[in-house]
Amino acid sequence: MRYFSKVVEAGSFTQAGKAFNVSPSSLSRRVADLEKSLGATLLKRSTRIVKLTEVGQIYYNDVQHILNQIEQSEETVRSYQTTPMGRLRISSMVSFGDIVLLPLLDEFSALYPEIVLDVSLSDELSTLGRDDVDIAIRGGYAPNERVLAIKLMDNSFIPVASPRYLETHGVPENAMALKQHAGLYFKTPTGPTPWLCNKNGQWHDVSGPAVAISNNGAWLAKKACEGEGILMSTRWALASYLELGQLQELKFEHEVAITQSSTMAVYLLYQKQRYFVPKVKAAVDFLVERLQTTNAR
Amino acid sequence: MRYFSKVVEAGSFTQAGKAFNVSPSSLSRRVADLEKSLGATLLKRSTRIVKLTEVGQIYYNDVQHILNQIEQSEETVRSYQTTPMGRLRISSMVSFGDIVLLPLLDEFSALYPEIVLDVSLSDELSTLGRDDVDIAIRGGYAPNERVLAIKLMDNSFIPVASPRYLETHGVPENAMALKQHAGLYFKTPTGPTPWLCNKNGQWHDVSGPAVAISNNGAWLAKKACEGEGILMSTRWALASYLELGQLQELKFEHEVAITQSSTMAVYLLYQKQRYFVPKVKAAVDFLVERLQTTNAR
DNA sequence: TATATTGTTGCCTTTAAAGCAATAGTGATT
DNA sequence: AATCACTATTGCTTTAAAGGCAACAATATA
Repeated sequence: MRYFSKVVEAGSFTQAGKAFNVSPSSLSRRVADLEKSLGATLLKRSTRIVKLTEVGQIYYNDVQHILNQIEQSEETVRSYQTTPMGRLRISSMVSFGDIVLLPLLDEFSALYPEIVLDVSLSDELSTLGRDDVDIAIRGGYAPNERVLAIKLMDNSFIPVASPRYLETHGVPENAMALKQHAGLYFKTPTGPTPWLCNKNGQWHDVSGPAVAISNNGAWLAKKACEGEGILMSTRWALASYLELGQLQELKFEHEVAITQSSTMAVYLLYQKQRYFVPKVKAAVDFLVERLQTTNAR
Repeated sequence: MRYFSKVVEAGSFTQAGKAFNVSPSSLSRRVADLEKSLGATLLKRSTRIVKLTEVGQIYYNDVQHILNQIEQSEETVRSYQTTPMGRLRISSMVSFGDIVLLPLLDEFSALYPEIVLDVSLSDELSTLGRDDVDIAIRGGYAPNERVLAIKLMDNSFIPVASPRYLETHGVPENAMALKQHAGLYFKTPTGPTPWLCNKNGQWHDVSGPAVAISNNGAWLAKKACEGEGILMSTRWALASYLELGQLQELKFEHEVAITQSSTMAVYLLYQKQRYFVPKVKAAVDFLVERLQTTNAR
């Protein structure tokens, strides 16, 4: 079809041949083949002039359009490979999504209007691993050959309480004293998180009596603000309350945590090879820049 | 492109290979070549499943369209200056199809016995725009470079009622009085059609209380004949009832309509280039002659 | 865990496309 | 009117692309 089209435009097999760096004989044969397969004569040839027949004219118009479409389609695919666009599927922990991610993504959308965001908030980690997500944000990472994990920020839990609570019930002198205090417990997919204390290499459960247990951080934080008990949650989840003074951090001589493994962190996960897809690269770079520099290391 | 398309549809290189009587290895190579030339991965392969990537999906849609165009173009050339024959796909609005088109097509079939009619009646316009139809009949048209629209007949709605109804409830003196009358409402895909009246450039809703609402014109007409209320429908849909005197038109000083846009008409649509295909030309010419001369301008 | 199916890859064969030289036809020039 | 210059075509050869086969690796199902 390209050959035919060029022959028509050049009005000559020889000229068209030059455009393709192909011998006229080959062009002649290809066009003849095309005519044979269509069962119609497209070109009226004389040794001196080549012009379209009636059907040829009709066919030429069609071909013109078709070639255009093909080129346009190829262009679309190519630009797709270079310009960040398309659907970007992000999966994140619920609390992190609500507090940190979603506000950031508004800015991201403004930067890359051609990217359609598809955000799933879930604390289940099953969503990754399959190919149904481009980027995942999780606390801790499943070590996998093909998956790259970037530490975004610290994810260790800190104990907090409202000034009112501390006034009423007293500030716990040390970690062990937590046992005597009302507890607001955060529940992960693996169950509620106890209060643990590392004292001289030994771990002790210092959980106090439970007032409430939930996987909804905001609700627990509200309860903590209202002085219902002591809460352990992540620094980033509590940041706004700490700033306003609604809650204050409790500091102890001995480390307090909710798990014995010390490397608690929020990780950004994506498939190594997918980093070359523009939309993924754009998102990874954006998130790393905004989250890693400001809050973490 | 054909290979790629088939692989997508079959969801398997092996299956697609069978369709072409070609080994899977060859298909695999061709598709790989295509991907290389586009510089993009079109298919996500695992030994067990083959599915489109995001770019792949976009490209597949384009390819689909392109292959269609090529096929149509070949058909145009091959059938050039032959007798009208083959499958002719017509899409029409339901009511128009029932009342006007289908009766006419019997005659058409007698004229061109070698044409196999494939008629789809639907009020959705989604069927158009695609290349899966040779001729479409719609009320109104989307202006398009390649699509030609011929006005077949007027499509404005007129109010009618049975003599008995008018006897019992009185003939409405003016358009405003319609509000007091029982209404039989025709429902289009965009919703029920209210009664509107243009009075000194102002549009007023003069809909009366609804007795029945339906997208089935015949059923509403029957109800109207039985004196259940006033019906607004197109002149061509009501023609037989008006002739028999079962229904009579209500005329008012001020224009009554079902939409504020005045250019209501039935259009015959077809792709400009396809007029060269004998079967299409035959049908367009036939329909225009039979419909445009008798009822319209 | 074993099995069957599928996509890919290396190697070879087949088929299509390209190149070359010769031929025949045609419009312009003399 | 005859010649000339140029062009499309055709037979033959070369080259490149596509296809087939067997072996292999991967994966979902039993």
